[in-house]
Amino acid sequence: MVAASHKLYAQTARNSSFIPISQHYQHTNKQLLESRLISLLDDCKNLHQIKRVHAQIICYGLHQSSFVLTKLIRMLTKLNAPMDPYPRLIFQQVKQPNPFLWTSLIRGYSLQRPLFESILLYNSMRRHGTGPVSFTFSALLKACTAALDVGLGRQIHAQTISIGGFTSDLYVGNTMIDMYVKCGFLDCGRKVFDEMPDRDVISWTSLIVAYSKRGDMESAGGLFDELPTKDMVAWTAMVTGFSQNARPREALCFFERMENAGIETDEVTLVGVISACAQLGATKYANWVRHVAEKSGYGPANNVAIGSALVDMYSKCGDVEEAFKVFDKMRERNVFSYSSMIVGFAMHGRANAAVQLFHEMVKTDIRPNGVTFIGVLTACSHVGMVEHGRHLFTMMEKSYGVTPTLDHYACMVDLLGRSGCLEEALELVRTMPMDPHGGVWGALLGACRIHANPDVAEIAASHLFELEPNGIGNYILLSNIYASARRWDDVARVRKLMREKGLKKNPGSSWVEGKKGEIQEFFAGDMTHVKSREIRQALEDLMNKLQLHGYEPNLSCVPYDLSDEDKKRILMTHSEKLALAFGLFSTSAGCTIRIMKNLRICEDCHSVMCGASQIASREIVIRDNMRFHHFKDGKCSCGNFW
DNA sequence: ATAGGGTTAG
Repeated sequence: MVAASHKLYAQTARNSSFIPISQHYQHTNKQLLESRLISLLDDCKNLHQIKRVHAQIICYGLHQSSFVLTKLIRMLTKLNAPMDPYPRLIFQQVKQPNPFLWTSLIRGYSLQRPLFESILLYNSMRRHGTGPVSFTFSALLKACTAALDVGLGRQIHAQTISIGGFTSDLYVGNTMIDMYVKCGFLDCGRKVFDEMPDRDVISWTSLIVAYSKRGDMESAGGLFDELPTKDMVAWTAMVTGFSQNARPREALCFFERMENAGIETDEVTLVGVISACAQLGATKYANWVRHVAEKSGYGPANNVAIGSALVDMYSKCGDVEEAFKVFDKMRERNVFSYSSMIVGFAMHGRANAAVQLFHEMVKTDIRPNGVTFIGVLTACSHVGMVEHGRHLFTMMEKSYGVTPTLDHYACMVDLLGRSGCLEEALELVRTMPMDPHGGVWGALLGACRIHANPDVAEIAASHLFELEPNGIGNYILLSNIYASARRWDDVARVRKLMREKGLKKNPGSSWVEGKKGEIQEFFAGDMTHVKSREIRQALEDLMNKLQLHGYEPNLSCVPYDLSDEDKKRILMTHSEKLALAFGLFSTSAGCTIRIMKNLRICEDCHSVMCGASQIASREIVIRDNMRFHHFKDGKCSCGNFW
């Protein structure tokens, strides 16, 4: 071992432009030399530079200095360099390593081969009679966190108690909280927190984040209120907490409070705010937050995370062109940027653009991940590129090392099912290597609606009713599939099942942004809007014109056994039609009408939108619960495939 | 040495 490491040193010295020490330095006192070498190590940016300094350490005769070598190993850890063989050999050279040197190696291993080596080293350290320092426990706890091994974490916890003196250490306490919450034992983390004699803002923030990750914003908020000195990170944790829990309004509200409290904000805060605006899907907020970010000096050109968040925001606000402009401006791009753009294109029916961008991406050195494949597979699905999708699906693991998850199987079932290969889709569900989840069966059920196949639908639905007993959408889908086959008895049976379970259909609603960015909401069948007279008038005008062009109401979109007249009346007051009528008379000619709705758009509304875009020469963009439809000159971007 | 970030389908 010793011989090997000498060889290594010789090599290091040979490879570096090593300068012999002057006589002068040999008399310099050791401590001064040590601190000089440490600051040299601090400036190292890569392995090569570290090895050069290492050669100097040896020449100065400091290869026994735990102090300097600890720094060296920490720098290597920072660079994510393997602990074997280089740092390990350095360590083995030292006859009497101090606890810090032991610990630096334990810490290094904690990131790479988490538990095994770290614990082994800790045991030999104890056998050598070297007492641990608080950093030792932090390192061990980090190793447990990385391995998500709460069992060992508890044992380390017990050690800190039995050895004594460490339970009151702030760093150990904070790392312990982190270990418990990352392993999913929030209550244990809370207990550590409650028993800590001293806490700092980091202890509080760890818990706040833990509660918000669990979706419990009330507890997170309670802690935040009690936190005596709130810093930027703590505030940001609340903003992103609300944002990640799909509560965008509260996120924005917190951001405003944060600014009013005079707290600085940085790019991390802004990313959370941008994501909240994306969820609101309103251009008013999009433009506002873009302005706020740029005022603080952050934009697509200088920050990847901000850029990627903006790409996502613009595509969710219905402006995929702007999303691409942002993407284009980004100087640095990563897997998030590409995935957001690919998903954005797919969402807007720009399947070819999505697939093309994917192929551009794999030419760079950025590796696609699971999300990227979701994006590109849905894109294939939307244009019926079955063969290409199949090819990508087989390549994702083989060529890109991304193991397909349940969601990827759902995409494949969707791809096969949509294109009419229902039997093959069912076969895939039956032969897939893991148990299908609701998404997989749901994709199959959706395909059965498109291809009016009640038999396969029954199979999918029976699984869905077990997996998602309260998923109202599944019951409605099945009943619609029965309705389109005119199996009214079965429709009644499903409706009864829904009633028994106490499930209520969400009322359909659509909303548009008015001239000043104000939101106008419409509910299906509700004619009590202040402008309902104008709406009715605009709707009738439109229908008359459409009928001259051969439009007939598509009565099969009403899944009830009613008279044709009743069906027509119901169809006419679908919320998106009301919103369209409002948009037509309340905005000036040539202005794009943007509508959002909470449910999937029905076929009748879809064809009305197509017709209206032509007759009124308007671009219409509708975001339903899944994706965007761009209507222009009588055609929709989805190619009637949704 | 410990705390906060962007993308996911029916």
